[in-house]
Amino acid sequence: MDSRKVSIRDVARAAGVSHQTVSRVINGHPRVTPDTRERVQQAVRDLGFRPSRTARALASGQVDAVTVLVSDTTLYGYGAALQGIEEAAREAGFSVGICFLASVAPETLAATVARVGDPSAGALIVVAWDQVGIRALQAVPAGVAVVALSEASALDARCPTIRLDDGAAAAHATRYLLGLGHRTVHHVAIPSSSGRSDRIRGWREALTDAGVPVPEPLHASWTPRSGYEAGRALAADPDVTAILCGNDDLALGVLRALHEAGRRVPEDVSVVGFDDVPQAAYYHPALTTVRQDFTGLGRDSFALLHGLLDPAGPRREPGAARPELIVRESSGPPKRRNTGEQS
Amino acid sequence: MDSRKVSIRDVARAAGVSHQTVSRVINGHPRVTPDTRERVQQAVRDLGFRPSRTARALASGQVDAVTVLVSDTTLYGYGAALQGIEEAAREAGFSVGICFLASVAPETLAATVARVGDPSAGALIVVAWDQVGIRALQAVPAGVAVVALSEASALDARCPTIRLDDGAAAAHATRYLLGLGHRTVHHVAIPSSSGRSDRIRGWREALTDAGVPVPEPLHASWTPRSGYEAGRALAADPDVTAILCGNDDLALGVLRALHEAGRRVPEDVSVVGFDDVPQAAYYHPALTTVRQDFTGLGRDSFALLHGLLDPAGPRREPGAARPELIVRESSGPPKRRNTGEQS
DNA sequence: CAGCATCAAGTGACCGGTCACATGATCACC
DNA sequence: GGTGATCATGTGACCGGTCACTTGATGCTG
Repeated sequence: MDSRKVSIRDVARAAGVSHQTVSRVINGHPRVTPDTRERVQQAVRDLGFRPSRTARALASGQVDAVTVLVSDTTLYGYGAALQGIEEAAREAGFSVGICFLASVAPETLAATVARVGDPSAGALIVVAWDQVGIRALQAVPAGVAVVALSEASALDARCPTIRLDDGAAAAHATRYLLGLGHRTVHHVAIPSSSGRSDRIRGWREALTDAGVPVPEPLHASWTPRSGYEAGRALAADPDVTAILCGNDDLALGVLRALHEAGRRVPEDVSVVGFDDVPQAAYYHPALTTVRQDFTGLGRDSFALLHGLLDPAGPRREPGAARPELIVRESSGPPKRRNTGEQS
Repeated sequence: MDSRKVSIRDVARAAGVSHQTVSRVINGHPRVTPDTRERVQQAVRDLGFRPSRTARALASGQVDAVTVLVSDTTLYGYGAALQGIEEAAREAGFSVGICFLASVAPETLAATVARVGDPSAGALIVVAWDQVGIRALQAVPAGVAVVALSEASALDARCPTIRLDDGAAAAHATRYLLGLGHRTVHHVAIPSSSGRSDRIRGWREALTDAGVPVPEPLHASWTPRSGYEAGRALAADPDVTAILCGNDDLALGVLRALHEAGRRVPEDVSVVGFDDVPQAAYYHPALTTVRQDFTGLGRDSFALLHGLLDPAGPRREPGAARPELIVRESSGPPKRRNTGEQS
């Protein structure tokens, strides 16, 4: 009756075979007579047998589990990547663990990573798009299978890595703004894992390629609040007509700061975000932004890990979509200054 | 050298004691001579021994792990609850697994829940604030420790439950709007697990208590888009001057629909949201909303589970904060109609 | 029909811990 | 000084699977 306490040996007894034969049947081993297989399967059903993952893991030495180390999933990109990992992992029969790094005290980070990164707890995927993630990656004990999600510009990859190359996308967005007629583009940057993020690099390259002045980027965090603060500074400068923001939350804060300062978007200032959160189309004004396929990136990172763990398994080609500029209402050609048109 | 392959017996040999003594030391058992303890600890350090969670789980029959079943963490409330659970669980030395129900096909839901809800995989916390969650809860096999997070109005609780009672908060927000002078308050509702959500109930009670007409609630999903669609319907009705939304994403969509229809907020229509997402203060206009302590709810649910698993352990009082109305810019007294003031 | 390969199934050790119980030493007390 | 309680530690079984090897039975070949 009770589905627990039923072991492979109980099933064996019920089916009149050895425990090893039961093991063969539940693992789909080919060398079993159809008749025997059926008897065992019947016994499995009758007794409600469920193999113990724990015992299997102990005996075989592999766990079919992956733990994701991520700083904070309330940030859209991180949450979406986690979702992608989880989906792909579940399809492959893996269980997925999680550890939020943001709530780990810095001094206990190494110990925490060592605990969740125990080999008996399975493999690791570290989302290393920020400093905490990078530090966590460095704290991973040797001998553990690990895959990282990192910025393209991050240097020495100690482990297999899925890179998020949004430098090209930042450059594209910047050229788009310049193409609208803006003299230059300002940048409100998210923190970077490497100190020199791809988004900053792409933005800078596009500006220098176009031969326009490169303003100092404003370094913010990820929150709307820090975007708001950066936005106030930018709003005070009448030369600012185009702002590329490191993510959509920053853009939201910038939008608000501009509004409070009486600068209209997009008439006076164009704003472009990054990520395309589900809310972006409903901001006021609807946000032009660079869509990124975080879910696909998550799936790819799991596929990479899976290939590592089981080199004989099916290869999966990376399937993450390339970043894409979504033009909405918050960007447009600059109005010539000191011209009194109708709004 | 290699931190793997070092077992409790290797340590025992190195320290000149029995494997059982090593077990006692690593578990902090009191009946060990300080001298012996020190020798063992030294050997542990020298060999880089790390106990295998798998082996411990198999032998002891307990796992110190919890899996969270949740529909979709990109929704703020769910993500924050998960974060709360994870923090509390990590503090207690539990590992945290996750399963996103939104990406599970309905016909495989039962099988998926049975798999992640395997007793050998630890206990379960099910976020049952919606239909998928409720169905998952029903699919949990017997004999598994499980705690649910549910709406207060959800009936038969088959398992220990942390209830989110936002009926009172909805009533409070509704009374607040009536108090500003609105003739009634319209409601855009999120889907409910029970068909009759607490938020709807609280809203309706506040209206009937005040003796004002009760409009038909508009049933939306969770997305800004569905809020937008509901908002268009409401914007077309000049009698609508106050809208209570089931969450902040809906409110964002409503805000946009009102704006497009030329109805000003809060001058023509007041909008109140639910949840207080981090972005709410930066919406345009800044959103009046009901803050909810999802993180606290998550912590409480884990504490409940932990108490269940280990009745001898320290009791933890529920610590989630009560919902709280945060008044910002999107709500205010209604302007008398057909009066041409200056904006 | 001997000889060998192949197949279906079984046997017992083993993974790395915990558990129940056994053992010998120390100590208190009458 | 014998008796029993308490303490520190050791012994071997056990959790529920997998692994390597063995055992009969059957089939193919020359």
